[in-house]
Amino acid sequence: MTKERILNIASEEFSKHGYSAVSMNSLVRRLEVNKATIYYHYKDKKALYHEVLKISLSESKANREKLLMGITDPKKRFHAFLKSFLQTIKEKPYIVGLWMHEVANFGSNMDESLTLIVEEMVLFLKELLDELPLKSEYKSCNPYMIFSIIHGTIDNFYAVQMSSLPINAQSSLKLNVDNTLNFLDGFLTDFILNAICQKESK
Amino acid sequence: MTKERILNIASEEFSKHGYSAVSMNSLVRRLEVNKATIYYHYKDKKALYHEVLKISLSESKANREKLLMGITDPKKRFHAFLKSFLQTIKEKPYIVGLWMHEVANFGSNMDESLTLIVEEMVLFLKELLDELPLKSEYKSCNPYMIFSIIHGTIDNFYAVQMSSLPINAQSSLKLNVDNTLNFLDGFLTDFILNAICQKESK
DNA sequence: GTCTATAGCTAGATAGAC
DNA sequence: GTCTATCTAGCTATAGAC
Repeated sequence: MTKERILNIASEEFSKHGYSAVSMNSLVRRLEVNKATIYYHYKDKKALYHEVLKISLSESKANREKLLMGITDPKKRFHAFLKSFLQTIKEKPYIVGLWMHEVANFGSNMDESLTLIVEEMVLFLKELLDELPLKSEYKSCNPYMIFSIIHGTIDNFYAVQMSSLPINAQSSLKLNVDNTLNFLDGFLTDFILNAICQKESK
Repeated sequence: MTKERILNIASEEFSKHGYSAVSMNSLVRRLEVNKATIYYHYKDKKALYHEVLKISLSESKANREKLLMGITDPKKRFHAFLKSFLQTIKEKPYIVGLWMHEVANFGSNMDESLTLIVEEMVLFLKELLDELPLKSEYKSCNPYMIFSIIHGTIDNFYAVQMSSLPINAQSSLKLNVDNTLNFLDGFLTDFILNAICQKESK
C-alpha cells in the first residue's frame, strides 16, 4: 500500500538526516511516486513527520508490553524493559537517529499526545525501580535520570558504532547491529543494576 | 569583531535547529549584517558549520586540560574529566544540541581532523580508567562504552530538563541550567565510579 | 570589510485532468 | 488514488560598487 510505503521511506529519511534536511522531492525520488500523491495521503510535511514519530513511540511501547508479559522477578522486569528498546532498534534501526534528532531539538516537534507517551514510559520505569532492592541512596531517585542513562547511552553508543567514521574502527561491534545491541543488553543491564541495587545475599 | 559575532550566532542557531534548518538568511536577520559579509568571512555554509564544530571540540579539550591540571588522585581525575564536559556546557549551553545533532547524523559532517579529536578524548579516558581500582569485570572494558555513558547520559538528561515540554515539569532541575549540571556532576560521577570500581577498603 | 542586487535553484504546496 | 503542471517563497551563493 502506498500510504505505508511513504511512511516507511519517510521514517528512514527523517531518521538519517533530520526533519529539515529531508525534502518532499527527495522522498518522491526514492518512492518513485508523484509528489502530489504524498499530499493526498498526508496533509503536509509536518503531519507526515508527526506520524513517523507516533509510530516509533507506539512500536516501542508494544515491544515493552510484549517483552514484559508474564515476567515477575523485578530484576528480570528491568532487564526486559531495557531489552524492549534494543528490540525496537533491531526491528527499526532508523529509530535511533529519529529520536536523537528530536531530543537534540529539545522536542520542538513534539505535541502533547507524544509527550504523554514519554511520560508514561518514565512512570512505568519508576514502578519497575520501586520493586527493586535499591541501595538506600537510590531510593526515590529521579526516574528521568535512569531513563536518560538507558536511552542516552544506548543511542549514543549505537550511533558511534554504526557511524562509518573511523571511531572505534577495530572493534568487533563496529557496523554490526546484532553484536552492538547484544553487547549493550548485557553490559548496560548489569552496569545499572549493580550500581543501584543492594548486593545479592544468597 | 564581525567574524566572531557570526561564529557565535551561528553556533547558537546550528545547535538549536540543526545544520539544515538554519538558513544563511536567518543568520543575517539575527546578525543585522549583510549576507555577503558572511561569505566574505566564511567560504560557504558548510565551512561555517565546520568551524562551529571545531571550536566546540577545542573548548571541551581546553576545559579538560584546565580542570585536570595538578590533580593526581585517579578518582578525582575521573571526576574532573566528567566535570569538564559539564563546564563546557555551562559556558556554551548550545553545545549539547550541536553534538546531539551531529551524533544523530552518525557524524556525517565530521571530517578526519574532528574525528581525531574525539579519538583522542576516548584515549585519554582509557588512560584515566586504567589508573582506577577497577572491578575485575571492568578491567579492559570498552572505553567507548564508558564515554557513551558519560556523554549520552549528560546530553539526553540535559536536553530533557531544558526542554520546554512538560516532561518532568515539577522537578527543581527543570529549565535550571546550574541545578541540572550540578546534579549530573554528583549523581553521574558516583554512579559510574561505584559501578566500575572496587569497594573502598579504608 | 561591508554593502546592493540578483542569478539560479529547490523548497513546500496545490489546482485540476484522468 | 495518481498524475502533470505550476505557483510562490525561500534557499545558497556571487559579481561588483563603495
